[in-house]
Parts: sequence; C-alpha cells; structure tokens
Amino acid sequence: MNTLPRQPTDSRQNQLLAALPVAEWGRWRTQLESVDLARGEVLCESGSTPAYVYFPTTAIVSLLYLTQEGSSSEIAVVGNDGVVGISLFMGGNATPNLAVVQHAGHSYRLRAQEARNVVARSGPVLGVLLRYMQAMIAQVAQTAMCNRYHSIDQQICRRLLLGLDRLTTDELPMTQQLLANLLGVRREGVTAAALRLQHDGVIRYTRGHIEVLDRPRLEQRTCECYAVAKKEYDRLLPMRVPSGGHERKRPAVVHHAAHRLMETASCAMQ
Amino acid sequence: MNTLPRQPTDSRQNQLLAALPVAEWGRWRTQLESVDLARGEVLCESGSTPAYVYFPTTAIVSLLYLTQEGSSSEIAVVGNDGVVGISLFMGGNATPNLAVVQHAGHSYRLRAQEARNVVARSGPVLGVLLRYMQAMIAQVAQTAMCNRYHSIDQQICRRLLLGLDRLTTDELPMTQQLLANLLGVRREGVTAAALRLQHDGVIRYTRGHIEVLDRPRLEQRTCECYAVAKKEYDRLLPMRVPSGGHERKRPAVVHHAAHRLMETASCAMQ
DNA sequence: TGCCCTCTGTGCGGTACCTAACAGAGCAAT
DNA sequence: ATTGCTCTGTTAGGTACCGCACAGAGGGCA
Repeated sequence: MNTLPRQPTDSRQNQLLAALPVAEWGRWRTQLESVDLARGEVLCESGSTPAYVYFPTTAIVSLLYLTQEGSSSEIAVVGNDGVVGISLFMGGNATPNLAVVQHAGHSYRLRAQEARNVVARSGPVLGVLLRYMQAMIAQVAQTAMCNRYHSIDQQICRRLLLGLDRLTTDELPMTQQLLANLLGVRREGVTAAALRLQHDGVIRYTRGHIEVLDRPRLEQRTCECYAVAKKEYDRLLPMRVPSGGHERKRPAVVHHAAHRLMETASCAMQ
Repeated sequence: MNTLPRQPTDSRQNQLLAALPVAEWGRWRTQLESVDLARGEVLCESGSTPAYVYFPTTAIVSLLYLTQEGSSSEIAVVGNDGVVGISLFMGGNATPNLAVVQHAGHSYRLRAQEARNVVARSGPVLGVLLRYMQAMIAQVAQTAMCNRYHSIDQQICRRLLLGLDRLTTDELPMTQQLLANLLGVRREGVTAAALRLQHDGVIRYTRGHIEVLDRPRLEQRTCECYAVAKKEYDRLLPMRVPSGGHERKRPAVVHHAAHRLMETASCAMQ
C-alpha cells in the first residue's frame, strides 16, 4: 500500500472513504467537512431527514431503535468502518432509527444534498456503498439472532468487542446503565455479568470505565454473533487502513437536550 | 393507471418489477424466467452464491438466520413486494442467511450473471433497489426489537399479518411447529398463544391451517413492530399493483433434502 | 473535611419462556 | 375398521431475566 488517499488531519481514516477509488476521491474531498462530535450528540433523529452523512474516524456512533414506550435497543454500531446516514444514499432520506454519538471523536461529514449529488453522478462509489449496506444488514440481522437466543453475558462480551474494534485503547468509557440501555436489558443484569467477567480477570470495571484485560477470553465467552458479523464485514470490505495512534483536542461538549442516553441511571433513556 | 409493464402470465405481479421505469423494462423482460416454487425449496444456501435472483409473485419466501447449534429465526419475509438475493445486486454475492420458500407459488427469476449485468448498466434501477434495501433493513431491525421486547402473543400476531399481506386468502398454511421455528420460540408457547387467539374469535386453527377471522383485532393485539415496518415499506416503495385473483397450477413438489423446515415436529429445524 | 451525587452491588418476589414427557385428535392409507 | 403418523393440547419443574427497593463505594467540589 497504498494508493489510498491521504486525509489532511488524520492518520486513522474512515475505511469507507479509504475504499473509494482514487479517481472519485477528488470529487469528495472538496465536499467533506471535518467535525468533532461530542458524546451524546444526535446525528439523526428517528423519522427525520438528516442534514449530513457522517464518516466517523475516531468517533463511534450507535444506531438505536425505539419502542413506543421509549425502550431502546442498539441495532448497529458504526465507527471508522462505516457511515451514518446511508438512507440518504438509498434515496429514502429518513430512517426510523436514531443515531447517537457513543464515543466522542472526529468525523467527516457531507451535506445531504451534496451526498445525493456525489453518488448520483459516480458509478463506482455505489459498489462500495452497496457492499457496506450488505454488511450492515448482516450486523442488524445478527443482532436479532442474539436477542433471541443468547444470554446477557454473551451479549455483553459481543458489545465490548464491537467497541474495542473501533477504538485504539482497551478502555471503554461506559457505565453499566448505558450498556444496559444499548442492549435493551436491565442494569442489574449487566452488573451481575460484569462481576463474573471481572472475577475471572477478563475485564476491570471502575465507575464508568471498562478496561479489557484479556480480549481472547472475551471472544471465547461471546456467542458466534460477533464473529459472524465481523467476518461478513471483512469479506465485503476487505480494505483496511493501519490504525495509527491518534490524538485530537476534545470538542466543546454540546448537550443535545432531546436525548439523555449517556446521562445518569435514573433518567437514562428508560 | 397504468404505465406499468404487463406480465405475460400473472395479473398479480411483483411490485418491485412493477416499480421499474418502463424504459428499463424492455431489458429485463427478455431475461426473466417464469418459475414455480415448491414449499420448502431452498433458494439460497447460507454462505454460498445464489444462482438466481427471485422476484416472487404469489410465492412467499422466508429469510432465516441460523445459530451454530442449528436454531433458526426468521429475520425477514419476502413476497410479491420484494426480491430474494439482493446480495447479488450489492456485489457481495453470498449472504449469511438462508432463503426458504414458505408458501408455494409463482416467481420470476434472473440468472445471477444477468442480474449483475442488468444492474451495472442501468442507472434508474438502482434507485428502486436501494430503497428496497432500506425497507429490508428496517424490517430486520424491527425484528430485532420485537425479539427483545415483545411477547410471543404479539410476535405471532405480527407474523400472521406479514403472511396475510402477501396472500390473497385469509388462510395461512402453517403448523404451530413451523410458526415456532420461524419465530425462534417453543412450539408449546405458540399453542398457548394460538388458543387464546382462537378463544377470542380472532383466528381458527385446524391442523396446519390458520384462518384469520378478524384482522383488525389481530392488528390491535400485535406490537407496533408490524406497523412500523410496513409504514417504512410503504413510504419507500409506494407503487402498488392491484392484486387481482390468481390461480396457477401447483408445481411438482421438489423436496430439497438439505432442509426440512416444513416437515414434522420432531425433525423440524430444531 | 465533609457533602452530594452518580455509579455499582444485592436481595426478593414475580413471570415469561424453556426443557421434557405425554395424551388425545384428525387424517390417510391399507 | 385398524394402524400409523402428524399435529395439537396439557402438565410439571426449572431458569433467566424483570421490577422494585435499597445499601455501599467512589469522585468531584465547596
């Protein structure tokens, strides 16, 4: 490697952007904005048309579905391996899901209208996006399976691995309550499972931070869902960028009033 | 209406084909084969590249995901409103799911290679397919939600409605065991729920056939998942074809040895 | 230092679903 | 009619997760 386009600010890029044919890159780069995303920021309200398409680099975004009563469940995780707002590319504009920044970080973004234009006039781009959609469907479907058949313990391991894959550290900044909200289970269930993992030396838990001590054992303990989804992802989008170290200034915290997923136990998205 | 292309044999067409721009239709129609699908036929093995893309008219197809141990769960239902084998259009070829004919009937199909060609050279086709994919993702995601939060009773109602929408009759040919396999729950749970529905006059159950007597109440009893997914579908693919009556000769039964989803309780896909 | 608030740990009762085993009811072929 | 099989109905006991209520622990801040 590599014929990959270089980004101005980031050594660790978005893999989807990196996978674009070089010829296309010229068109895109002038349109892309560089932004910092704060934790809890809502990128896409459920049911409304997003203003931007996001290509995260260090940020991590959760795609959530809500029930009528307001319970939520995370159906997909998007990091530097994907894009938030595929519905714009698909022509449907809105989606029924909610996109919330799960881990603050950097991202590129494209105005909705520009996104539509860029895709409309560029053939080879669609190949990448289509394969990404397929991988996304696989991840969502696997989530459905996991919900049906697997234990909380297994699901937690799966979710931790999803997080690890999109970070450069072994420490995930999440409270048990948040993890519970993402999986759509009770916080107490997460506590119990976390204790078992900690007791066995797989993780270490400290007030809002989970440090993964033994990733291989995490993989042993989880169900096949993690591997299946990941394998599908790797198959469809094999191009990888070496993930160099990364430090950026943290953005000013922008609290989006509408949604308090990240907040305290009592009011967290119940 | 309508500028919709007319199919030679069927008054009730595939809605996705019907949604194609007329200009495109000329290219497609010469490539499409008319086939009868037998119940239980496997259209697409998990992990392998399907030989055809299917556009069902009266047939209904289940997309299933499997666990390592062989448990299954239906993650999407495709009837005359969709297409089986989108992975070919997406460029990924294989998918991790299994496509099984759930209700015998008629379908059109396109050879894999021709499907790829047709899409590659035709711009406007992608719009339709992309929106369909978005609707598909929504259905899958809603399934994940339903698995997480809703009772067997609600899920059964949802599944019956999904079937009804894709048939011209009020009678669904399915055993309780089959329904249980599709939902990924125990047969006894289905029995109990079916008894409640029958007691209340919503359905009538007779050895492998469910007759829906009161659809409105079925809709009352189900969770929001049905409506959410359907609404998304209607939003993205609004074009509908009046579903005229339909009778075709039933195809010779082709039993696919590999998969006995439709078979007896004891060996059914457990 | 002490206060406050968030986060984590625990106990108890309830329930929805599961595993397992079996009994009766329809249907078909001999 | 008898036999055989599939499909439906029923029972009993186990378990994983839920709802609720509360106790302790850690960290920030005055």
